[in-house]
Amino acid sequence: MEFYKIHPQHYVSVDCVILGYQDEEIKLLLYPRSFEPYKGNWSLLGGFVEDYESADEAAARILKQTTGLEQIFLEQVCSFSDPNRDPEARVISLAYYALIRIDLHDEECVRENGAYWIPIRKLPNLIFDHQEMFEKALVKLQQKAGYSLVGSELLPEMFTMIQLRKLYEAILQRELDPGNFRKKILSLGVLERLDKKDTSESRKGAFYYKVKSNIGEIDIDRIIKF
Amino acid sequence: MEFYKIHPQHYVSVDCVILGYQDEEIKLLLYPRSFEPYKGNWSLLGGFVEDYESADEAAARILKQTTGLEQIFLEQVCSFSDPNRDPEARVISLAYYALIRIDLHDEECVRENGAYWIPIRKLPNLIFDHQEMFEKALVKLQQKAGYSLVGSELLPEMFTMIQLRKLYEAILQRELDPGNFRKKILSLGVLERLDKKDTSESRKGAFYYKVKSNIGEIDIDRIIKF
DNA sequence: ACAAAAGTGTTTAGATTACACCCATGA
DNA sequence: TCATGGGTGTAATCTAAACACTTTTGT
Repeated sequence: MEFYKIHPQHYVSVDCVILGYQDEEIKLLLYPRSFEPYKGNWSLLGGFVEDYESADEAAARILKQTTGLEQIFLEQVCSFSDPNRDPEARVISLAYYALIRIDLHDEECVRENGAYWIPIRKLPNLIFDHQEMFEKALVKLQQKAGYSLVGSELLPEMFTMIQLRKLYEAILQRELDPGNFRKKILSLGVLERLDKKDTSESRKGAFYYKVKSNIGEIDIDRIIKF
Repeated sequence: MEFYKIHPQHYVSVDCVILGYQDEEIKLLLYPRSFEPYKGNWSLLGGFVEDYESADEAAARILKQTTGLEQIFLEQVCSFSDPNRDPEARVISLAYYALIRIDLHDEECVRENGAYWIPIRKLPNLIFDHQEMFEKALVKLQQKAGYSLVGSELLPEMFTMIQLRKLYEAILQRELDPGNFRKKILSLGVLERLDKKDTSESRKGAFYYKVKSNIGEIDIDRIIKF
């Protein structure tokens, strides 16, 4: 213990890049910071790591508090530890990113926190290094989408191939060939076509798919070259 | 400041997975821990993050102290924050991994720290979660090797195609086809063939190559499928 | 000349891309 | 029947993988 005591301790926080998909856009949950410094400026949802919890648990707690959701995809982005990143105090922050289904989240929670879903194409300035946290998280999401099907995290249980493609286009920020996308995804064998059709977009209607339930962690080589 | 004060502070440490390449093997720098708890058990090289430095700077400082090297490839792996990971105190650790040229490192430094280069195929038990840190770092190295040429970080300035392939085989832990590897690497256009040959391994001799100096961060799609 | 390592070429299989075309259906 | 998205097929191109073959050179 002697050896430890000569070293300083630091506040450790967790900041969550909470991403959802709505209206063919990826959106980020932000709120106007409620305390100084930079009170009122846009901020990621965050909080401090307490004594009794790991950072992963802290991130899950914050996600629960702000969206009402549990057991959500949540992964570390990286740490941010510039001694001057927060002018008020030395705070080392661990960035996380979460993928949530906006259709499932608790709007009440979000309203209480004064938070808003903001399309990532029109982000305002963020406090501290939160912009960089978002950018790094987006790259992680793009990589994840390239190697696994992010459909189930961001879309409802049932979705059409077109909806899935639009999601991928929003994530990768480029257009994908409809025919090739369909073939590639179906060749993975992880989707099950349902009998139902979505007739809201066309006369013919588009079949709904869902992720096969017996699929654990499938071993996908690469879905999309990016 | 009021808002901050109600939260706890924690020790924050940095643990470095320092990797090098020697005798056709990837080796990890380890030392027998010099203080309690677990004094004498094998540990990564680490230290505490001080008030005046970022975690990146702390990692670079530790790397300098233990290998004598500066301006080395050094990247975050992820954070480890289980409240009980260190039985002595609550310590949140940020794992880093570094790639160094064993031929350049300061053996004096290493000896002073009682550290040893240990082939990753024969690692002993490590303290705390250091085994997991190593495993995550190795995956990161494998990914990095798949998308960029790790030759210059781990090999001397000049190397033969065979040496580069052996390095990749050690990293990916599988054999690669000599002909295909050569063609793939050369097609990237980042290597320059020198006039010199390495004649120690054969009559014919193998040309030395070096990384072209005018190459910044080249945009490589994927070198090796893995 | 030949052994042994270095380096090149060839063939095949599979993936990616671009894009043309067919299908189903309600108005 | 026709306009409109939904869905399928195909040819051209590129890449990966396996492996046979040629080159070089000291002995």
